[in-house]
Amino acid sequence: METMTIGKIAKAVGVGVETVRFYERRGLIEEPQRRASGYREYPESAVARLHFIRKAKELGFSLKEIEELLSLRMDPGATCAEVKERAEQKVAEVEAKIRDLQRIKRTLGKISATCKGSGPVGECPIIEALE
Amino acid sequence: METMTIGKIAKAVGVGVETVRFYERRGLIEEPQRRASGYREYPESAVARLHFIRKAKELGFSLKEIEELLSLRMDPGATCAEVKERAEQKVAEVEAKIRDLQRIKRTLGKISATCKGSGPVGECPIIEALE
DNA sequence: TCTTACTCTGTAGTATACTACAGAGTAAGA
DNA sequence: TCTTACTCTGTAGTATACTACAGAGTAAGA
Repeated sequence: METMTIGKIAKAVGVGVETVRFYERRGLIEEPQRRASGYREYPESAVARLHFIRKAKELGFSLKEIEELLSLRMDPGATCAEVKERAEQKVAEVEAKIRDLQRIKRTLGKISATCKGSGPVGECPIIEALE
Repeated sequence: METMTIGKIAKAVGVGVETVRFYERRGLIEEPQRRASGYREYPESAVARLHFIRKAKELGFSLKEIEELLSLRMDPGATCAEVKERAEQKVAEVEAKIRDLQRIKRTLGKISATCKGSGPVGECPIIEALE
């Protein structure tokens, strides 16, 4: 059984030491065993847990949502369907965000195109469009 | 010269009274005249200013960026080209965000599709993909 | 043994954009 | 005149996800 200090595990996962402690406080990772000195001792499995959190974050899940995913994962009564539902819901959220941004892009692009890019700011059609 | 109290202008623009004061503290709107009682008295032009801020926010500009746009607008030496540059830069940022989200959507969609949606969570391919 | 890097707790700060509240005074219509 | 809605300042809180720091003790290699 290899165990790791907080610095080792943080490095292995690519996060800061403070972030690991922060996740512990948030309840995203379990409190590890301690040495007599009070130093945290992480088992290998903690690396997977932290990777899980990071991956899920990359995919747009908030820490709160990750907490829920983790408790689903731990719940023996939970089903695959519940997890799939979360994933699909998140896909829908991401799609909605994309649509929002595309609308913004179109509007801003149009406004920007009305400006020929010369002359004083007093006559700038972009500024005018914002008023 | 019609003047308005803070409540009137907030309502006209569709923001909270606190938000107007907040924008004033942030320097986004000028400090208005005061009555003898200390009440703020806004000229009509302040409505346009607040609309400008709201519109720009809708288009994805941060308050800091709006501050810059506003000072460009006020600067007699500023040119249309400078404003256009900000707008185009913002379009580029929005595009980058869209690409990010599309990547997330693809990945998450693929992961989600591997799960047939039945069975216990212990064998869920979504959970496995996150580890 | 000594030095350096590491770890501990607890608290506070960062960024963004507000939002809420206490305790006070003011405006305006009935 | 009275009542109600409004406004004032100053300060603190919200949400998210960390990040930093002080002041102390500990681990491990030279």
